[in-house]
Amino acid sequence: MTPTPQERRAARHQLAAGAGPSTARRGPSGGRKQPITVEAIIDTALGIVQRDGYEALTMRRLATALETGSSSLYAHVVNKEDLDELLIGRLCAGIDLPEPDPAVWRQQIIGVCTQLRDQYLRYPGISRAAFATAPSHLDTLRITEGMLAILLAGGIEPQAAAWAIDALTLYVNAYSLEVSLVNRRIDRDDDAWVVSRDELLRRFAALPDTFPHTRRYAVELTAGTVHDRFDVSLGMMIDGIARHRPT
Amino acid sequence: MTPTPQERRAARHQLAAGAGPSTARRGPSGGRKQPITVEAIIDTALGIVQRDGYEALTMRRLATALETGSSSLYAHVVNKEDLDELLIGRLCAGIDLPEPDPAVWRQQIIGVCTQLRDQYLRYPGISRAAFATAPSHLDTLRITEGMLAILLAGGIEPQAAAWAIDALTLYVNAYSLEVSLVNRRIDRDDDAWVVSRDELLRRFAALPDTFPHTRRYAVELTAGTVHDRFDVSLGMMIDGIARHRPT
DNA sequence: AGGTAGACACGAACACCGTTCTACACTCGA
DNA sequence: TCGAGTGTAGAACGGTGTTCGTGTCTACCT
Repeated sequence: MTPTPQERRAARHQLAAGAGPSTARRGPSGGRKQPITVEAIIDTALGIVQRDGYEALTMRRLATALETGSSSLYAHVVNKEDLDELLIGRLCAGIDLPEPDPAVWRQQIIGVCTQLRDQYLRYPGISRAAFATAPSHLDTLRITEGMLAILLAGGIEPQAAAWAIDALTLYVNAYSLEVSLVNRRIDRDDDAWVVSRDELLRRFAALPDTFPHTRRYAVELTAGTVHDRFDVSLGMMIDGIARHRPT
Repeated sequence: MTPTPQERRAARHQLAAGAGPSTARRGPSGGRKQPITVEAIIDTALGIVQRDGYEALTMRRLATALETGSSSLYAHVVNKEDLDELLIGRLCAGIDLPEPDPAVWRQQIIGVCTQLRDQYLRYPGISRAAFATAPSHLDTLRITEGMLAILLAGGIEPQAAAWAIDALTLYVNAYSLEVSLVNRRIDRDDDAWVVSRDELLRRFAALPDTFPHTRRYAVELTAGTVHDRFDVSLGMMIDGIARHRPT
């Protein structure tokens, strides 16, 4: 009995009694050499997102790329939200989780966050889907498990570690989304809004007297490369986490 | 000469030579007592978002609520993205910025972030629009200015303060978006996915052996009320920021 | 071999979306 | 009064996610 998309989704969230192993595929393949499968859908969808961004991923666009009709996709995925979840699951599966080492726990946690960031940035805008992923999804729980192991190895207390994972994950999602949106604006050649550092400095200098600090510290407020922001902010967060380590 | 929506937008980003003061309104009002204005559009849009969430805000829905046609909105706003920006601007304008006091800078920065969070949560899902707001928008720059003043008063160095504002703002946006999405799922009566703490504990307990830490610390991972997460995470971040204060 | 149930793919249709375009009506100043 | 500028309206454009009914294929059983 082939599991339906709904059953597969339930299994990902451990709701499953019922989603037995996939049996061999049955049913017509629409005349193409390779029939449509969930894996093909995910691969193709990620290709579209990588090239044209998350907003360009529509069921019709995906179906066209697979040389089928959009309604055929619903034999394999529950709906678009389910597709989002499958995509995020795939990205999470690509994260390498290190063997925790107390001597370098900071580097290790930064490494996992950086990998996650890079996965999201490779697929511009996709981190929007990560916000909506439920906490019971096994692939994202694997990341939670890996981060927890690192933090515990680093001597962080379990409760502090739990909060830390929450905050770090939200930060990575947010950062990735913002960078993707900025890059999308740049791609659109929307000159009025692409604000280079020089231009931003000029605008900050031109602010009225109600903005004394912003004018004075415009250089600091606009400093650094994009990934400086990430590195420093993550470091700050981890400093705050480390503060609660027992000595 | 009445400024066009494009001109008004440019003025918000200090791009404006050109957007002179609004002259008196001219043109027909479609037979209604109150003609359509940008303020009315913003008020009505926020009402829709407050009641039905950000996703429910469509140009057609908004036009219907204003008893007009959707194309009429484009006399007042550039496009939907412009509307988003106007809405975020309105929410930012509602934030009270305290007079900075070195003795209580922590409480003050937490207070601003909490207000911002509460504004976003009052309008479920709207923080998604905040991610897309360009850094030159005067209303959001006012918040930056206020936060900067507080951090400087608290002895944080300018560069560290700048990074801190960036990270805190991203965190608040992300937190608000996630909470909104969870609440939306609850409202949809999507029982399979609304995962109470008890249910999540059950699922964590049922995880396979590859999740030893998650199983062991399921209680910690699921602890606290929603706003505990916010408070603790913010505290952690501020601890990390404070670490760079000169003694 | 024939029949049947289940699985997969298809196209039309539904109910919506953001936006542009053209036409018309109103307002105000000369 | 006239004309330019402004605001509103409806149709249409090009799109979105999804459902529904139908047809075809596949594997299994008799």
